[in-house]
Amino acid sequence: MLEESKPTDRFAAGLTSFVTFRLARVQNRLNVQATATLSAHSDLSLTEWRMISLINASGETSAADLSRTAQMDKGQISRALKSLAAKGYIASRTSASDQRQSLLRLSAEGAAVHRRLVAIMRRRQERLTDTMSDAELATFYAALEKLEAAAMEPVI
Amino acid sequence: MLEESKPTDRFAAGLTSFVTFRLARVQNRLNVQATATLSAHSDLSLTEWRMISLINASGETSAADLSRTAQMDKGQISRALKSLAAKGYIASRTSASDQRQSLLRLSAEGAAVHRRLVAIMRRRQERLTDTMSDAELATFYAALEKLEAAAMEPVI
DNA sequence: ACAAGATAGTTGACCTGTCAACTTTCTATT
DNA sequence: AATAGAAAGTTGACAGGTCAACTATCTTGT
Repeated sequence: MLEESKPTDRFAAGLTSFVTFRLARVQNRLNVQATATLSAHSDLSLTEWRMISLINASGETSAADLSRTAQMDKGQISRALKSLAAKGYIASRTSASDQRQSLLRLSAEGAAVHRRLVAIMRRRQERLTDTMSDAELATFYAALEKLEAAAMEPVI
Repeated sequence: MLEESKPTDRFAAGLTSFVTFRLARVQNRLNVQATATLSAHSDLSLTEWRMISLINASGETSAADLSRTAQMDKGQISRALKSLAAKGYIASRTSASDQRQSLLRLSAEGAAVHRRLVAIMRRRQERLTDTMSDAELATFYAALEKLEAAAMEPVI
């Protein structure tokens, strides 16, 4: 478990200049918070929740699509989907046009879990962003976009 | 290994509204890039590199401080430091004022590795941010700050 | 001065993420 | 049509992260 950070982060300034440090730090904190929230209200792990959200958003999709969209390892996704199927939250059928891929959708239970959780997670989301103005948020998203694009390029 | 993302991220829009999704995605990409860069130029893992950077920035510090500053698990840090000590990159002495804590600093070799890598990592950093204006970057940092503060609060 | 609790750091057990190999199916090229 | 290469998904092996327990030391309150 992470410990609370004290106001005296003496050398936080030293890494301020490194975006990636900052991001990783925030990310760690957000994960702790999200995981705690999820396990308090469901039997889902963070990746499972993400998969459910993505499947819900797309209607019907494939594991490879999830991998690209979430930028997550396909092995990891394969296992998360297996677990979700075991819990009865998703159903799948083989694509007619491509025998390799199976199309995933939420089951009735999956949709119910999503409905229940999305309210909580949206509230969390609002808490996270309600100190930011719309303009600020827009800039933030734009910056993330740029960062991501740059992160795709290998460093020489 | 993550796969390249195609321009057709059909339902990326569906998760656009979730900051944490976006962050996780960018974060994953950045980690892949950073890890590749590090292993191409050194024998350091990402956490080891972070520890070295933080120790370098602080002069002399303790494991607990590193844990708070980086918001990382103290077990993880303990192991990373052990590995760095084995590689000869850090040295430590027991604090005079507190027998529990040991104060860490870079060895000559550690400092050399840091010097060598920091140039490369700074270049990467510039690449990541050079499409952003100063104002944009400032807003981005401010937003991260706010996010982090909000992430410390438990969700009810 | 002393007990109760907090903090530093380590470790074992466990869980999750990562990588690579593999099968199956599809696509493109000839 | 045959074949080479790419893509979907699964799996095993491993690395890395996480959690909780533990010892040792320090701090606080009485």
